Amino acid sequence: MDLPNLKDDPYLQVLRPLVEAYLAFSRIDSRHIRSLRLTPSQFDVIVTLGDTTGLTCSQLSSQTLVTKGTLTGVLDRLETKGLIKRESVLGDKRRTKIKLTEKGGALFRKVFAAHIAFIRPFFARALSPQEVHTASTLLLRIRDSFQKGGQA
Amino acid sequence: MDLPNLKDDPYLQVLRPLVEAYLAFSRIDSRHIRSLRLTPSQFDVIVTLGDTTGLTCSQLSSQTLVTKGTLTGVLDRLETKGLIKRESVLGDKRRTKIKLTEKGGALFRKVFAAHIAFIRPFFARALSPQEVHTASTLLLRIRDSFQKGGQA
DNA sequence: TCACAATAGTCCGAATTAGAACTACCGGTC
DNA sequence: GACCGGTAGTTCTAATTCGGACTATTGTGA
Repeated sequence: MDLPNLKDDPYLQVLRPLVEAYLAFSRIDSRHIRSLRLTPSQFDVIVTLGDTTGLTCSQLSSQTLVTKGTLTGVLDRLETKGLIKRESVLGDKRRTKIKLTEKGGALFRKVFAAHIAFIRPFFARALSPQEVHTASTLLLRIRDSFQKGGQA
Repeated sequence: MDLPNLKDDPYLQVLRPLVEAYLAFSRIDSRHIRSLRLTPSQFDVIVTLGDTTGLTCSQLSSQTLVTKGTLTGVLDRLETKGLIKRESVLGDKRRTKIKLTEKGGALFRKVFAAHIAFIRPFFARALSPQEVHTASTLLLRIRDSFQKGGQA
């Protein structure tokens, strides 16, 4: 990604704060996740599987930030760590059901709450509840604009 | 990164929009950059070098999203493409000055404006000028909160 | 019943990523 | 002048990334 030095265009002046806010968050977020002995993608998969009875690869890919091509390797490593298991799906040999193991479920319960508790104060001291609402509204509009662009 | 399903906590409810807005932008941004035959990190380095007389690796690393460890390889590949050159620094054998070549300068002038023109409309249709100001202010507050946390 | 389109998941190659360890070099202090 | 701490850039490892190609399987329509 780029961080061009934009001075004149008011619209583009939201670009740098968006990227900088996200990266500042991501840096802290990723560092904490790594301290839990997981990579961000592994964490993403585990918290997405938590509280479900299992998801297929397609569902996982669409509900996480891990694309199809990358997911196989992430699941391989989680399986090697004994945190997930792959189960065949009755009636459809194409599909695989991915589930957390006992060990994976225990890890999910342990790390999820810890991570939320870790992240929450950063937002709490940055914005008032009213500002949270305003920021969310504007960010969703930006998201929607780019998502429409993707379909174009 | 993670996208936990957070329902109760108003502060955390800005997390998902932030991540989703950034990723939606990044997806479009990266795709356009790739269509220019560059990777996002290569683009980042080229636009950072554009309009300078050269930067050291340390300066480049701090002004782009490419960390020190990764930068060497990115510069290697840009050098192989003939877009940058490494020059020694008089009086300090530790430092290297990275400069765009003629070819690199021509590419910079060509792709930078094209990319800005490509990205601008997405933001323009999402926010009014007043909303740009509001969004920027709130995003910078989020950034600052996480950056302080990093120093802690 | 068959052919074809679509889906699911894997594999692949090139590039990137983070962070630590490493070598070479410079600056400050004694 | 010697020594030590700090800086600059490189190397290394394991993991990830993207997007397309691939194989196997299922669904649809004629």
